[in-house]
Amino acid sequence: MDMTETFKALSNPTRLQILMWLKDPEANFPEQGGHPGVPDELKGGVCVGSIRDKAGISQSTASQYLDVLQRCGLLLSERHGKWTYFRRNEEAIAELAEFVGGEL
Amino acid sequence: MDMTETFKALSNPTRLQILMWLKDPEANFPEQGGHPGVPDELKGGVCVGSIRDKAGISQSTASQYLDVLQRCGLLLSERHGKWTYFRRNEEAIAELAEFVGGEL
DNA sequence: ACATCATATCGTAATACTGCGATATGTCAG
DNA sequence: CTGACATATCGCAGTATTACGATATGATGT
Repeated sequence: MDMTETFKALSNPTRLQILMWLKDPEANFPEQGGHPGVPDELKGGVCVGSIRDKAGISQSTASQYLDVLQRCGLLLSERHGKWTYFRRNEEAIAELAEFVGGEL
Repeated sequence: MDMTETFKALSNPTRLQILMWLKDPEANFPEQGGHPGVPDELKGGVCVGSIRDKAGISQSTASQYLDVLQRCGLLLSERHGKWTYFRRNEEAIAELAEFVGGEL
């Protein structure tokens, strides 16, 4: 895990906000869940469009931001049908917390 | 404390390294302490020149990097005579750790 | 196959960061 | 006051980031 890349990803206010919104997807993205045939294991995952709407950014920017957060490991993505669901990678976030709380 | 600014400061490998070196100043900057008339309360503070040498960067870059780390609160500085001594702001670092370990 | 919807990727102009040398400011010794 | 030293600030060229619209890819339903 490249800490420098991770900090860079978090240095953008919108990306930081997205990561925090994803702590409580059901509260922050209530419209999520209306997708046809979404299996239970994707509960907690949020699609790009919902994040785009909530953050008030363009579709391409939303996709790019989510990619940045995924590349550094903070988010996990899974495509299901037309949608790509993003959710927090709690392991990576815990690793980051350990680093900041210990080695830093 | 602006977390976004703090993460940006840490997104540079050299700045991150400097902050970690300052965890153990006596081990990482053994030449520090040869300054005339340095009072005890500055023990643990390291001057710009020492950091410049250790990091292998120019004097202006060292000064600028330390300024970035100080502006976001991660470092504290104190001028004494010709030298400016920088040391970690453990309170701010603890606050950051709490944020990453809790709110993030 | 085709139209539609969701997302990804490309190309871009504006803006910010990087790291340096040159120069200015501040401090001490003589 | 002057010279030497430590640090701060300025100006700059190279590079990266930002955020977008346009376009491409991929999936679904008819």
